Amino acid sequence: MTRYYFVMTTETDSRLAALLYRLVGLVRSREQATILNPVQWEALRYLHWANRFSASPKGATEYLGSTKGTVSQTLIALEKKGLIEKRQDAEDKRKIHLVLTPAGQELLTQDPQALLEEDLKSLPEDQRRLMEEAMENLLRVGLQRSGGKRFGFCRSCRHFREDAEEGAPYFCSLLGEPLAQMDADRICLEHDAA
Amino acid sequence: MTRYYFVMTTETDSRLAALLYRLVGLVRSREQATILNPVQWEALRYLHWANRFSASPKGATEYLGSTKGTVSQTLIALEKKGLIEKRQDAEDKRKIHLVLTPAGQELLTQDPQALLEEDLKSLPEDQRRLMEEAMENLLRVGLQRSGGKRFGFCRSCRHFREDAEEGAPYFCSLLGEPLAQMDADRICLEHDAA
DNA sequence: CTATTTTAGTTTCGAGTCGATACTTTAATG
DNA sequence: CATTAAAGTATCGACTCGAAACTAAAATAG
Repeated sequence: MTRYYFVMTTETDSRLAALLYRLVGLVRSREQATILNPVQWEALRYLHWANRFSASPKGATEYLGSTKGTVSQTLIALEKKGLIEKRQDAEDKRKIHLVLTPAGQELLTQDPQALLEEDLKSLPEDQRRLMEEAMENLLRVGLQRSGGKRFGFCRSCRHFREDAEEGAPYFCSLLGEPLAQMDADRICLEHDAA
Repeated sequence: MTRYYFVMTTETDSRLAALLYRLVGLVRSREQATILNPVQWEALRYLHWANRFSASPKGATEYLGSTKGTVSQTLIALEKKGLIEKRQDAEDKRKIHLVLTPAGQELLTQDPQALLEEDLKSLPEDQRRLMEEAMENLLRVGLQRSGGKRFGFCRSCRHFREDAEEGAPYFCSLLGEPLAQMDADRICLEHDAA
């Protein structure tokens, strides 16, 4: 199947929104050509980036901005493909921990989004900074409008403590749990900007 | 349903691709909350922008980067909703012309993408120019990689002629057809950059 | 001028998304 | 201890998606 894409010419007034749309659409179509669809890719990426309090159906649901029923199905699909595993929480039996299998980890090395990431990295440093800043602001505004909430890295949370317990380098004052190095540099559901 | 979104912090290395993804995802989720899904919105937008040689199932298929079977279904859905109409071409009976109904035109005034467009317009002029340029280049690179083709406005095509026939202001030297003012400022399937 | 091929579009298939709703199990709260 | 909340699953109907088979009409080739 040949794919065609529309690129607006600069001679008309700004069609930047459409341009963004098509750029993402390009990645999505690349994703569609793999064994995962775009939503499944997003879920797999999230699970990779989420810390142990967040790699759950609930966390994925909130991240994906979808409903728990839909996400439950997506996770079943990923499980059937042998990319993730479900483990019941020992303390709270309602909770499920989602972990990537070696196959899941392996698949992420062929993430179609990485190609866009590469292209973006080829932009001049100052240009990229500018865009990043603009994008963050736009996302902030957009999120406010739709009542969304920001996720963030554990390390930048106001509940993040450096006071080391024996064995663990960090500590979460909200959940009262010790934090491994790994958790600190990953996305947390409970993130509250410092 | 509450929606949550993840915003990467600038303290890590550039996650610009993810940022773009989430920004577009925000619009998509707004679209999902309407009577049309994201693909149907894209199709409706295309039909609005396409000139009379391009507002067809074939044109939509190429624009959407999908397969004709899928697009056929999407168009049936739009037709059932009373937003578009199908008209058989008088000369070539294989061809179908797709036209927006008044209801379709009306719905476009509530396009969720317009909100992003508005936000983008609030950016400083030079910043927007920069981004537009960067996005176009990225799209060009991406399209080359996936063997895609660029669409464009009729007016900027190398087959566009100003020599007026009686009645029509412009002319297409490829199709040998007179062009109305309306056609000239719309997207053409056959577009070939001058 | 007819036979073959190409083009435009539809139909059908199975897997999966999507929101909505109903449901189960387990934990928290009154 | 009863009620309520939370985490997940199951199921519904409309729809997307690629693939493949199909129809009808136009273009092309011998």
